[in-house]
Amino acid sequence: MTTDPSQIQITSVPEEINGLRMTRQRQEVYRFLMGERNHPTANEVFMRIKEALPNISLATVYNCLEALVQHHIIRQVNFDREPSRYCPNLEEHGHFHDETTGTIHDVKFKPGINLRDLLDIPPNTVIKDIEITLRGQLAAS
Amino acid sequence: MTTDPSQIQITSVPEEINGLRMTRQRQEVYRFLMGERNHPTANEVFMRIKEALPNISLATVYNCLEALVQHHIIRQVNFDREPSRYCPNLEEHGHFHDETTGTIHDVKFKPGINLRDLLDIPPNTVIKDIEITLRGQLAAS
DNA sequence: TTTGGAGCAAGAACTATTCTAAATATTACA
DNA sequence: TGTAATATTTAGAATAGTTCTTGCTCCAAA
Repeated sequence: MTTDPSQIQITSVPEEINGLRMTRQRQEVYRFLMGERNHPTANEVFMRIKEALPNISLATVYNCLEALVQHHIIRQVNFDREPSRYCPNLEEHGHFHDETTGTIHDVKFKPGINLRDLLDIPPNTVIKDIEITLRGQLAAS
Repeated sequence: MTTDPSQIQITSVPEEINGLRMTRQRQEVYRFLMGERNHPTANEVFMRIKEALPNISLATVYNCLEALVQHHIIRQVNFDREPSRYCPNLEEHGHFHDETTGTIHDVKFKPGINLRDLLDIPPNTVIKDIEITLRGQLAAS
């Protein structure tokens, strides 16, 4: 990457998050995801980021997303075999996939609910991740 | 497909389930899944079924699995971007993916639990499917 | 300034799955 | 029963999201 003066960092993203060095590319990916709450795909991130970093490659977007996921900065969300989507909401929550619009919405648990208590899991089992996905149609408002 | 006398149907699978005509191939796929509780992938089904139907093709296995899923005879289970797995258990349940062995286990809900009641979903929303997947390590017994 | 490692870009490769076209099997019905 | 219409199967090609490879660039430490 050649240094382009027009691409000096402007907004304040920390140099490092959870031990991950925030390079220019990772910053852009992260910043875009934080603004966008639509659970974009890697390709959608790529298209959008290109406006700021015209030379970025799709592979780099995948690399950035993977790095961010592995450092628990964002979450990867999968619906069936559709392209992975990415989500900056780290709270434990589920995802509702609206079949009519194709949009994805976060689903919170009702207060005081701990999913682990409701499942019949053998004792001492280590649960590293729980994923809840719903599919259906949002009511017309 | 030529009729092979050695392959006359022996076990009792109905001619039709949920309106789906049970062809020889579908029978084999279904029968294998019912016996196997290990959530096999399409390819695993294919390899195993070939013993009984040497001429079956992978595409047919996919066709059969899709038909069975669409007629609510089996369920398709996805873990992240791994190959889809198939499950003959139609009860509402989740899946636990044991990272150490790679095996998948059904997870029941504790009695009286209705997932829908625990999630913060807008009223009148039609939920067609709920999927719960856990990832972690089973306790050493 | 040199060196080593991390990160990036471009495109090739991979792989689960779907599609296509032709062959075969089954059903409907004259 | 015979024949047309429909459904299913097969084999292989195609697709698409993702990962891998290679060479280059950047940055930090010595």
